[in-house]
Amino acid sequence: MKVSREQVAEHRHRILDAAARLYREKGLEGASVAQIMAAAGLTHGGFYGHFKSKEDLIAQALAHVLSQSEGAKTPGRTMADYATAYLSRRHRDARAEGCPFAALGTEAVRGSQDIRAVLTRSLREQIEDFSATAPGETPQERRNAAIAGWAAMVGAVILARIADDPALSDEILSATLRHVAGS
Amino acid sequence: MKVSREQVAEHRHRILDAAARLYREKGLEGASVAQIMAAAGLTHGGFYGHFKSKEDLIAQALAHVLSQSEGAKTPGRTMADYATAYLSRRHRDARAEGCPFAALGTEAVRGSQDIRAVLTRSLREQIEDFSATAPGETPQERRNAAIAGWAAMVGAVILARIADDPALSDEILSATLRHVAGS
DNA sequence: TGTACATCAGTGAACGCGCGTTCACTGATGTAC
DNA sequence: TGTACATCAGTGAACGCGCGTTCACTGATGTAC
Repeated sequence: MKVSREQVAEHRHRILDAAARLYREKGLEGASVAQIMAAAGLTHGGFYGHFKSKEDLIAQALAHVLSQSEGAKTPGRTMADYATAYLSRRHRDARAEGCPFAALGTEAVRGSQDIRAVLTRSLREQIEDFSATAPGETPQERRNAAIAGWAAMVGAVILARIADDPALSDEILSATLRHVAGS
Repeated sequence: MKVSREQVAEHRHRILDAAARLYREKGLEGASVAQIMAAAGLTHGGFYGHFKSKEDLIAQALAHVLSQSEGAKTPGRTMADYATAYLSRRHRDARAEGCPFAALGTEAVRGSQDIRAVLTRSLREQIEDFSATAPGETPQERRNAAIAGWAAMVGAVILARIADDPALSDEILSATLRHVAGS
């Protein structure tokens, strides 16, 4: 059953949304092609009309979600503002909608070259963006603060999600926020 | 073919070593029970004489490697000393022998309660250990600095491993080291 | 504008494969005497 | 100390299952006239 061009585009978009969500929720190996297609309201056979392989979908789904959050950038927003939202309980608890680095970072290391290239581009943009408002006397100092701040944010959310004690988990977020936003 | 008690203990030790290495190298889902048993010089059928399940092995392998590095603690070593070794190219490039948080952090979030409990205990010890030598005027400030510093170290190694540009990867390590060890 | 038909997006069965786990068997260990 | 045998750690075939991927088929779309 052929489908209109707009339908094709919408299906593709739905697959990318479902993939981005399920990968962050269940991991790159925990979410199957069939599960993702079902979540998009389709059957798994049609998958290869849209994507070359599962690895291809992963790279495109990551690019999809990263370009979305890039488009949602608020001008004038400082690194400290960003950290306040990033190091919140809400973000920690919303793995499926949150930062792909914090959700999939250690799995992405073993991913395809395409996957790492997509993430590296986003990493560069994030660092450059933070460098404008990070603390420091010189551009070099601000860039270093941007890098260390971003590393601390990603690390803190990962550690806060691992911690099985809610008090410790909250403390990891708040202590890191004080250091990143207050220094 | 029964085997002596010392052999049993040695086999168990070899399985834990192989598991700790292969999980860090290939991920919790990327390393199979059969691969681990083969790496330990055994056949896969004997696995369930040693462990209850794959999840059980993961928890014990993590406890194994974390207790080893805990035993190797050098008295008088500051958080800054630790950061110098942790944020080195050598550690970044030796995933299979390095920090389990940096190698498996985002996968461990979805792991069993046992896995998270093992990691939470190590997390607590690391924070308490760093709190003695982290910068800060009060114990509270030092503890916050220990938490933010540890988060930055873990995050930086993960990001440095994702980056497909060696210059950017090195910069992530050195910028984070300057902030953690120099502040 | 209306009709005829080639195109092709989506369907669902099927594939080979490796996974975690089970189990009947083997034969060296280590205990009982 | 030496022998007889119960124990049990390790072997390797087998299990059911879900995975990524392929493919013949279907039928609505959209083009040619």
